[in-house]
Amino acid sequence: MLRSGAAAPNAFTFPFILKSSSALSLTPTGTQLHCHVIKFGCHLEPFVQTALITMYCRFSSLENAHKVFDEIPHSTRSTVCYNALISGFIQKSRFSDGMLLLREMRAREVPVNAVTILGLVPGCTAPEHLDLGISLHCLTSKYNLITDLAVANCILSMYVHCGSISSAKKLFHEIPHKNLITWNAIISGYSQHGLGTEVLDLYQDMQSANICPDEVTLVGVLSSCANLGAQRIGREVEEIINRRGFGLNPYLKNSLISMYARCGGLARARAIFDAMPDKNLISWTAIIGGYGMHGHGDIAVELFDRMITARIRPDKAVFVCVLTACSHAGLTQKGLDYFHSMKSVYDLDPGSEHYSCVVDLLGRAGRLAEACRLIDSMPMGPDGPVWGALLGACKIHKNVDLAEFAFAKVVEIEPKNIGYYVLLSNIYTETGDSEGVLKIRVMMRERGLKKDPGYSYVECKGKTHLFIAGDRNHSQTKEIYSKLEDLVKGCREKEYGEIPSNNVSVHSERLAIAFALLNGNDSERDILVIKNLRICGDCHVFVKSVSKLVNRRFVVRDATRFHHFSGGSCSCNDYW
DNA sequence: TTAGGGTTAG
Repeated sequence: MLRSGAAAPNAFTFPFILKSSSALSLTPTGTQLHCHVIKFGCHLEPFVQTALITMYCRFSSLENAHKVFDEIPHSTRSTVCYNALISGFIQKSRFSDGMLLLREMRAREVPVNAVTILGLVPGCTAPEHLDLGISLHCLTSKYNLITDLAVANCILSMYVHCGSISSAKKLFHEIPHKNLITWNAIISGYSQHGLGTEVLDLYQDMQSANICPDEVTLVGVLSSCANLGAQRIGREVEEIINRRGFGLNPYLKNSLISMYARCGGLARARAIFDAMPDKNLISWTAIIGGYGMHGHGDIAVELFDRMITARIRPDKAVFVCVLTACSHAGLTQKGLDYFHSMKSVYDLDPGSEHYSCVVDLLGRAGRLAEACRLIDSMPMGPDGPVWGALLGACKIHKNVDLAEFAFAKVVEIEPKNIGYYVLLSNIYTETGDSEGVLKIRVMMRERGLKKDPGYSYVECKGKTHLFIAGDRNHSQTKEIYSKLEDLVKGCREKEYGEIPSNNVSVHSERLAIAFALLNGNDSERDILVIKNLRICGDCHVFVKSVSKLVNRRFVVRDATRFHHFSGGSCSCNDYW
């Protein structure tokens, strides 16, 4: 870089050389350069000092960066050199050091600018940083920096990372001229927090505002389609991906696999997965999770073993998928072996989510005593889902005493989770204990717990049609109810078992199914109905019979399970 | 001619 005989570098050339050196990660050259800087007498030049700080920060040599900074007299420490060191600290996760520098800046009345904020705000990445994030937001308002779109976008993302979606939403609506990054930040944020319907609305709004979606936008949209079971919109997104030439983007390919897998389009998910030359851990997790949640535990396990053979190192998340798959496929010993291999082979400490999978695994196999011993051995102590898994196992094996014990534990941790009250109440119903059922009902009333209104929805021509029990608001109400009558009549004529009639308050899943049969729906093969509460026993019988009558497959996804109905039989899988 | 905003699975 610096040859003898060449023209001597000066204060203008050094920043450029230092920047190139840090971009190329040439640490020894960087230190040598610092010596040259001193030799050529440029070390007192502000541009050079700042470039040196940046270079050392990029080399993770924060102490050297700080040393250069300390050598700058207080009177000449500019906003820019503060910003360089602050960004270095934040990028190396030293948030409190960055905040100390901000405090010093303000105490010494060094002006704070947009870049100062852009350096600091990304340090607020978790809920515990929210207060500091809010104080930085206040600071931007004070200095009128929020009008800088980069600053506003950065603070918007901070709210998303800290889980404060309401603040993110408020800020988003306050930004007058939003750009692609603004839209992506809110779409990704909503999608990560499970606000699928809002994401699809925003996706429309964005296009109405003439902002063209890019790969990042589509990743968020696909993830929401996966959550909503909106396969038709997902397919439209796939067409856009191909048209725009985004087909090679690995994020998008993984999102497509996950979307198809979770919407029941396993064949398409598998085709994309198989054609992917560069499968990563995320791709494997998406496909394994898809097979597991749709009742193909055996394929999920086979794929997991293939993943290991392909030398992909598993993480905690893929273990959740494979353990769940084992428990559904009844592969108890295989699941236990995987669980033990987490620590012994991969040095991964099982989290409470893995313990709840294994409690479920043992519980389904009827090994309730072992499940209890495992709970006792948990280093982090059992949480709600662990006791919930035990409670679920007690339901399968009709163990009322243990169920009451698990219930007492779980409501201590999650007193407002209605699902557990319903579960115990169902155990009492199944064991003919009407007093028990009454006891739960009283308990719920005393605690002010009300069952959510159960609703179901089905996707048709890209639109989601939502039904509540006894719904008469739909424009096709007359046809839907008439279709339902025909279905019940048809099932009775064929004597498909005890078909409960449609009474005044017709269950929402029945309405959704009748609607889908009238209008068609957007799934590839199956009719997918999503219900926010558990599908009830009566509807189970109904859907089973209708699937035989009309020779169609139905998938009903409720709060915890996928129910696959086909030709008068049903299989169920808890998905998480 | 020194400082800088958004990304996938569970």
